[in-house]
Amino acid sequence: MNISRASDYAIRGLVYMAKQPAGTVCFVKDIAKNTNSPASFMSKIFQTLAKSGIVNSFTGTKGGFTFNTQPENITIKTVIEIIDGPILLNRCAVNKSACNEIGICDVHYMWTDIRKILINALNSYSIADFATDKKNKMEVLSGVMQ
Amino acid sequence: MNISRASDYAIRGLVYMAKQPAGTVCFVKDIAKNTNSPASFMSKIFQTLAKSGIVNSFTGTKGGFTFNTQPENITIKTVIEIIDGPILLNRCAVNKSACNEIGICDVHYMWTDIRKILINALNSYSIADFATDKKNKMEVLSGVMQ
DNA sequence: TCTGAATAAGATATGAATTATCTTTATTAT
DNA sequence: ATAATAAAGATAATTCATATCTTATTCAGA
Repeated sequence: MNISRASDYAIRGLVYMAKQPAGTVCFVKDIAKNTNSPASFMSKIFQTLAKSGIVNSFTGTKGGFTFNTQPENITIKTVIEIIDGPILLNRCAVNKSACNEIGICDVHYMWTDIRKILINALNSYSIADFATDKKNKMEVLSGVMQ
Repeated sequence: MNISRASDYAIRGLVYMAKQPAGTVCFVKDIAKNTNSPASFMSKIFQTLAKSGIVNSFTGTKGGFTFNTQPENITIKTVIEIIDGPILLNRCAVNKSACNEIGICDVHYMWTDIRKILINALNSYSIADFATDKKNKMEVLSGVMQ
């Protein structure tokens, strides 16, 4: 019941980018250093992000990555799905035919319900939220959490 | 972003047990057959459930498993945590010290928030819900879902 | 009381996915 | 040309999920 390390890095990397002045070309080296992640792994992750179209990549000297989609429009759900694939929770949450019982299994509707709730939550945050002071507002709202 | 196969099997196995007359001693063999899961794997899963105390185990001929906690009081969250361990979503959702940045990382409060929503949803379903006709009520409420 | 069958418990092995690294190639600015 | 950068592909390491095998326990029946 966890997101992958790769998705976690991707989110942190995109947040780092969003904190830079708009249009800045970011190097993987810097993204990795500022998110405490292995540069070679981050490089792979950004290749995937570039293929998906949410960032642009530029090769060569002074190459790097820029946003292709505004960070306001990149939700956490989007990032996770690009890196990890569709959010399913269990095998039959989306596709009835994957239920391993005849017809629809007992727990099918529970999983479709919980999946909807989770996706809704993941869609309610964008990368831009963490590059502004919204984080601090949340801190106040959350109160003391361990 | 999935529950493990083991948790999925555990839930299905407990639902099967809940459908039997109260107090029935269930064999792993039957639980496995009726949930389309490998008996040897299910055996190990039920060992873990027994250690946690939610089921009793009896060895020897006519041994097997019974509920130790009423199925009404076993939530889906409980089962997942017994099998997979705590629901964390990402490394720092619960423990600030696991944040890989100095102090609290940017996304910390998002994950504590989403985690709370998810746990709430998982706690709103019990094993007993799927052994009665509540499932059908949900089907009506859900309408046509693919 | 002995023996064997049925069962769970425990230990171990397998396999797949994730995570990470390394090397080579392509591209670009200077 | 040269250096800096990402892309791409290959491979290695690690972890985790899954599955199987062996042992211990209990009960029934001779």
